[in-house]
Amino acid sequence: MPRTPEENERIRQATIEKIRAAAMELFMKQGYYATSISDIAKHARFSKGLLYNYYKGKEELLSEMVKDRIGEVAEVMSEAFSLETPKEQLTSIVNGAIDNIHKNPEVHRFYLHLQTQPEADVDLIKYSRLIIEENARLFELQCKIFERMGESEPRRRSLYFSSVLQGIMLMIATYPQKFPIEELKQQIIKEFCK
Amino acid sequence: MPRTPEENERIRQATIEKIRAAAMELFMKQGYYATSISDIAKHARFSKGLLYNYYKGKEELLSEMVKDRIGEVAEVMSEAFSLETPKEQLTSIVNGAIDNIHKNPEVHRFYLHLQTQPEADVDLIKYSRLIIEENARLFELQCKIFERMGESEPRRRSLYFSSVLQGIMLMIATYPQKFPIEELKQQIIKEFCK
Amino acid sequence: MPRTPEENERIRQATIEKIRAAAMELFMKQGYYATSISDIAKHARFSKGLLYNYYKGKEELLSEMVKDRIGEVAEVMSEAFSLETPKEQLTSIVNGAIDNIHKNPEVHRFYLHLQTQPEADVDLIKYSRLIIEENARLFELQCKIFERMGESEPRRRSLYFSSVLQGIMLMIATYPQKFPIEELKQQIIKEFCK
Amino acid sequence: MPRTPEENERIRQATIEKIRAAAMELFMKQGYYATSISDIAKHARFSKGLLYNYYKGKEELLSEMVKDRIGEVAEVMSEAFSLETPKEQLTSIVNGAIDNIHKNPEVHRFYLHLQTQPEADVDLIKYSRLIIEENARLFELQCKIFERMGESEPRRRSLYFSSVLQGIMLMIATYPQKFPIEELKQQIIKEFCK
DNA sequence: CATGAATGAGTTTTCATTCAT
DNA sequence: AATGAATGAAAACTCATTCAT
Repeated sequence: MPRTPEENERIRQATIEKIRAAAMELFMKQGYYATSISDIAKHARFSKGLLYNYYKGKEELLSEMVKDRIGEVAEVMSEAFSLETPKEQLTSIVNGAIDNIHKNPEVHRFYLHLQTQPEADVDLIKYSRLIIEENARLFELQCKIFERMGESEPRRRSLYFSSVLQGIMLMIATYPQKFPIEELKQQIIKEFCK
Repeated sequence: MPRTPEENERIRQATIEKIRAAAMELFMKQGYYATSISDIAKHARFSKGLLYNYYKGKEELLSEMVKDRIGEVAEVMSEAFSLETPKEQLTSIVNGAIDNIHKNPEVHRFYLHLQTQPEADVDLIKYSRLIIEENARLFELQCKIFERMGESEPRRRSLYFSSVLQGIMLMIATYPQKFPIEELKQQIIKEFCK
Repeated sequence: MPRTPEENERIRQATIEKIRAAAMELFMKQGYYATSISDIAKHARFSKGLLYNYYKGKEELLSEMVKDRIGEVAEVMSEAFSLETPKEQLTSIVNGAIDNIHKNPEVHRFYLHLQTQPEADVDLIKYSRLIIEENARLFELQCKIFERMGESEPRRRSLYFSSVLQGIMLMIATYPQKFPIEELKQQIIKEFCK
Repeated sequence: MPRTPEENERIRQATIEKIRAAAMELFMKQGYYATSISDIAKHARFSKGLLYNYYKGKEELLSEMVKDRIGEVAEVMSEAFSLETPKEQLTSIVNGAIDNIHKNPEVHRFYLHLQTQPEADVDLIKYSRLIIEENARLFELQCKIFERMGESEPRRRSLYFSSVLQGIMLMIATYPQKFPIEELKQQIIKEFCK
């Protein structure tokens, strides 16, 4: 007696999830190129062939990861935008970004790695571009916050703000040492919300 | 008539240099994994076999690049340290760093890419570590500048300074748009040299 | 209420037929190797597993096709043999063969393809052999017709007749152009029934 | 000391020839699909990788074979056309074709197999088409012979001639039995050169 | 009886490295 | 010192077949 379609769908989803989780874990741990399909299959204890029932190949796995990531980042931003004052919004962005990095530095590191992909790597540059474009989109939104704060040059201010935030995120994600997280957050918030 | 030993050595050095230049160019353009030994050999018009007379393999080429890079960065720092006042020193660091990025964003991008290498890529992580360690060493020197400036918390100030500088460098190296380079430099210098 | 055994048997037969029809269609369209079990299952809208309830595997599907084909060809011959005079018999063979090709050239093309299978394709050569042996058997019968016609060398005449007929069938099945079917039939009949 | 370019070229040509010969032998013996790159490499005692130094892949090997074949067939025709009278020309075609088949029936069998490739096998149909188109081209030339012989319907006569010849070739290439080669040749020649 | 998720052996292909010349 | 033909291990991917449900 065959499984019901619902049962099958449940199994499919569970498998997809298992594959994706294994791929994400290994891509983040070892990088895209250093991770083989065999590695992923072995790590999640399924056969190589099964992966191809659900994904066109290795690259599609990365593509899915990037799409998800873009969703997550947008989420953080839209949460911030649901708040009232520009000050609250900036505070939320800073806290959201830095807390995330602090909890999972290797995730941010991975996407930074992807974002800095050389321009001529034809396979991967599209994902770098996706991330960069999404960041550019979010930057435009961020400018609005500085407008509402009455900055005389909101784009410039927003750019400097992004640089500072990205810089701190880079440091946390890259250097193994402890960072005075809370103080850094306070400092940025103080500087840009005066 | 056989060549003199000096002549021979000169030829050797020229060949080594040619190989290294080709490798650097392609690693930067396409990335380490996406560049094959064949690509390098074809690009510099020598035989694949020759490469192995001078380098142990693909990885040693990267290793040499990283060593060189570390030297270059140290150079910028020691130039800064040859100046008198801490203010001049900081100004020199900011100008040196940002002008470099501005001139060759893809170089910085490449080393950022390397620096964000996932931890478990056994082949490449050592180079990421080398870069990070060198940066940490330079950071210690930088702290001295802030001490001399009479900062109450020189390490913290130095950390924030590094973050801002790294953030701007990341943005310039990653985003295709034009940045107001001079103004950003002025802004950092003003903020950290008051 | 369980189905009656007869009902069950009817359903079984219908399923077997559906599978075979789908396999035949795809084998003829794409060839044996270029057709996957998945293709067949998708095309006939049943599950891959079901196929294995009725057939041992992909090869048995081909085997069934070939058996059927041999039956069909024998049918044409025995129809011819039910006629009175050798002249009528030959005419019937020519008309039957050429009309068949003309109606479904791709069917003949497929079996020609199978018949010309290289000798050392261990999977498929047996089907090539089956077809060839059947043709040889029919050839023997055909010789009788030429004996009855009073040919001095009936085997030789029969061989030449077969060659001409096979040649025309090959041309019709292989070349896309229009052929003067009726005239060709007349010509053969005239030539061999004088 | 490196090999001279001439020496290298010699080695390359020898290797290419070795690969091609092995591929041809196995394609003919086992068929294209049933022959793997591994088979070819093992059979000619070189490494799998080497094949890719000289050919883009399996399909290019087939493509080369087909090109060569087309050249060979054209050769037979142009030899015939170098003769004086249409009668000599036809005789030459018949003798050339049948002697070739007789010497290497499996070669003709292989190309017949390719020529009868199902239309929807996207990988191989192009080679089938190449052969068919070449045959059509040669057919046009052949019509000229029948024109010169003063046939009232030269195309029709040429078509019938081709059918008979193709039929005999098919029989010889497909059936294991002995054929009265010389007599068949005489018979065709007599029939079409009266 | 029927399903389709899962398997794994087999395929094509790539590429860092070796080595005879 | 220099060449590039050759290797072979490892990669991505395919698909006939099995089996739990």
